[in-house]
Amino acid sequence: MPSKSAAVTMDAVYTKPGYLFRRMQQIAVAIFVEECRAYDLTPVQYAALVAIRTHPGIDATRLSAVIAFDRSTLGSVIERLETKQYIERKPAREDKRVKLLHLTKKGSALLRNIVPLVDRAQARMLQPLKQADRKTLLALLTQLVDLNNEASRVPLRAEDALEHLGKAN
Amino acid sequence: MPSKSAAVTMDAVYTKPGYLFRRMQQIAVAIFVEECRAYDLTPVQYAALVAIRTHPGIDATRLSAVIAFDRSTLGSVIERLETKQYIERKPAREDKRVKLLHLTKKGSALLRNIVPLVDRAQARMLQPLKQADRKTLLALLTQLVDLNNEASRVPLRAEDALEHLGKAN
DNA sequence: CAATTATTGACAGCATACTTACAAAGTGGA
DNA sequence: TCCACTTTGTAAGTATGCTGTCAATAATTG
Repeated sequence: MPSKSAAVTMDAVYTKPGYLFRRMQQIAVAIFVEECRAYDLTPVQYAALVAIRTHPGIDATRLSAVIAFDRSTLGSVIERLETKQYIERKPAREDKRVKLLHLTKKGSALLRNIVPLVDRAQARMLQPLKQADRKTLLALLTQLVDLNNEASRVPLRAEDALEHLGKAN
Repeated sequence: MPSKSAAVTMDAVYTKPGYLFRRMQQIAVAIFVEECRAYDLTPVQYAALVAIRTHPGIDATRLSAVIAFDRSTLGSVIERLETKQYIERKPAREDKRVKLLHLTKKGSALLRNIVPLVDRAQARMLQPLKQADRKTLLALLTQLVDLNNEASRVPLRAEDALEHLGKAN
């Protein structure tokens, strides 16, 4: 006889990777914000600052490739970081379209101060698991994110960051 | 001697769980939307529809607990689902504040049609991993999300859904 | 060299995801 | 009963994360 109760549970949601990834992202952001509440900085803003520190003088388009972050949204992120005076935007000499990004002293100092807090947040995210399981999860996630890179609308292009070296400031 | 190059790589971002969760969420949404592009439905809207099908006559506050979704945001999600005529909102008799949620015929039909597409999307997210690794990842994620439940701003309260049965319509 | 094409940053619009605040309505205790 | 407290939905405000479009500027190519 046919099953009449296929629809009575939430398993079609709870047991699926899509739901678990959304949930884990929610949790990760909450932990990050809580640990860093002394500073007014979001996870995305943190990633942007680290990328600009790593690649001083990078432009917005290349930055978006380096942190796998949509170009449109990145505009407002940069704007907020500039308003808070953590970064500076300077027009490039050889290309009138691009604006080069640099950390300010205030931005550098913030980054130095916040790194230990971010590390604590990152540790807390995996805390509930046993040590061996943390390593396993991290390894599988790293693998999966890498293998699925092209599936996202904004694939990570870490090597793009090197291109800007020619148009140095 | 002190290391001078602590800051030259992006490892402070790429190897951390926070970044990997954000990235995986990005990828998961992209795959979901691509598979379901024949229907105008987002992952969150899908979860809401499944929850309403599972708990007909649930109210918005309890729905938010059942899909671990912020109450404020849920308001606009419900509004969009209502506009598309997938759900109906009826005032409750005994409590003039609450509005009870039900699937429409159109909503039920949509859900039936879209489930296979969602299943394909869910499968694609883990596709790049070997079968054994998929199971391991899913198990660890399920564990971690559960153990970290209270860390999120909107913890999952699946059992809340049962409370509305008293105020049935 | 001129016409086409590509790139860059900006903007508008939609959809999460959170915050605080608020009014209306319900609940409980003195 | 009256008053404090809570609950419910809603709204305003901020921040991602995506879709488009657009003008200015570069790069390419016929």
